[in-house]
Amino acid sequence: MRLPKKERQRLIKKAFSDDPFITDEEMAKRCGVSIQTIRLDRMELGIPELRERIKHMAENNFDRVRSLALEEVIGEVIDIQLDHSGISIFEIKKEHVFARNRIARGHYLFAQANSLAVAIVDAEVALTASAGIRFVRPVRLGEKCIAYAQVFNKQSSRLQINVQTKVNGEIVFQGVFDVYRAEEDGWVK
Amino acid sequence: MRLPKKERQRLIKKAFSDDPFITDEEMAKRCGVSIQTIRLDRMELGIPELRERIKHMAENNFDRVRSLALEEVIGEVIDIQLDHSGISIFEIKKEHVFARNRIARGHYLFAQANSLAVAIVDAEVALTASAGIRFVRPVRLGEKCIAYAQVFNKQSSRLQINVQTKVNGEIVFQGVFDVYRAEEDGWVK
DNA sequence: CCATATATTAATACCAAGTCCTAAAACAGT
DNA sequence: ACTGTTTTAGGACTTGGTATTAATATATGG
Repeated sequence: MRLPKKERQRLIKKAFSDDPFITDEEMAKRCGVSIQTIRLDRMELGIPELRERIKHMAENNFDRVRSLALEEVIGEVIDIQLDHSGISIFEIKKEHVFARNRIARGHYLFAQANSLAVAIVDAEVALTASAGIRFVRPVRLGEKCIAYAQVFNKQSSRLQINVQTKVNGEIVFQGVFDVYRAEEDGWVK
Repeated sequence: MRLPKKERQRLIKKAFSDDPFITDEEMAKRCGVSIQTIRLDRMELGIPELRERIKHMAENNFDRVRSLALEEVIGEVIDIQLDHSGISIFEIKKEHVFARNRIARGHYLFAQANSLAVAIVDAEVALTASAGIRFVRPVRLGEKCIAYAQVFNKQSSRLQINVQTKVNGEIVFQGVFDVYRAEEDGWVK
């Protein structure tokens, strides 16, 4: 027994967690111990076999990639009256917060509001020209943000949209977006 | 022969590409054809076996997750003078543009500027209170955005930062961010 | 020092989801 | 009817395991 069981298991746990692609055989060599010992350790530590580990990774990221690819809009738009108003919901997940204090990064709230504002505009393509925004209070991990957008000034190709985002009825973000309809492939109309 | 070979292979290709977790057996059932036929098709189409598909997915995303986790900041900060100024670079990739016209979504430009503004502040945690921004001209797929941030008003816990983003020297985005230093776990200082 | 744990290794049977190879059917076109 | 493509079928072998049983080390308490 080179190193005590506990020590070895700590090592194994770490090794598998920062490289899940190691086979038991390889791990056995690394620890200078038989394959069976590694298997036993995995059992005790509740670490699944190679294929399962890989599969889980792939599955997790598959969803991630999916939702990212689908994410033409950040937040789920649940209601739209074109050129008039709209509502979207966005839940703050781990990937949206500062690891430090679990407060949402501002740009996600902005992205939700911006996406909604752009979605409301009845045009092939809409772009934001400018915006004024306020982060009223920090939003925390797990909170559900509901953004309400309302057009309050409508010209032929330019819309002004007010967006308020609330968590449990409490305003957390407020912004005014100046959005314009754009041509198929380019610049201002 | 239910459907012609070509047709079936088209189907198989699509099926595997939008759900890589299907076994040959399952696919065989779906196509009403034997397992061997599916294997032959896979050979011809150059589609690897289930485990390899899954492994590749996991491997690809392994790196991606890593770099994403590191992405505390959107865009690469290349220079920082705390409480004074900073520069970051951000290249517009496929995932940042509207599929339609390859113009960058506004919130990525915002995110770059916001991240930079927050990074400049010399504090455990900094949060954005408000911002006024202008998207001066649309930014296209492949363009390199260089954001220059400059603090122009500094109070004890509140900083005003001007951010200008340029592509080839041309201004594409401009914003003023009002950022404050926050306590470890929470609300305003 | 011996008995009893605990830890480690070995050995075997079995599984999933394949590969690789050979060979027999099925069917189509001419 | 003959040839060529397509489809099936079957068996041997591979990886990276699980599950189980049994033997052997090593340690620990009395």
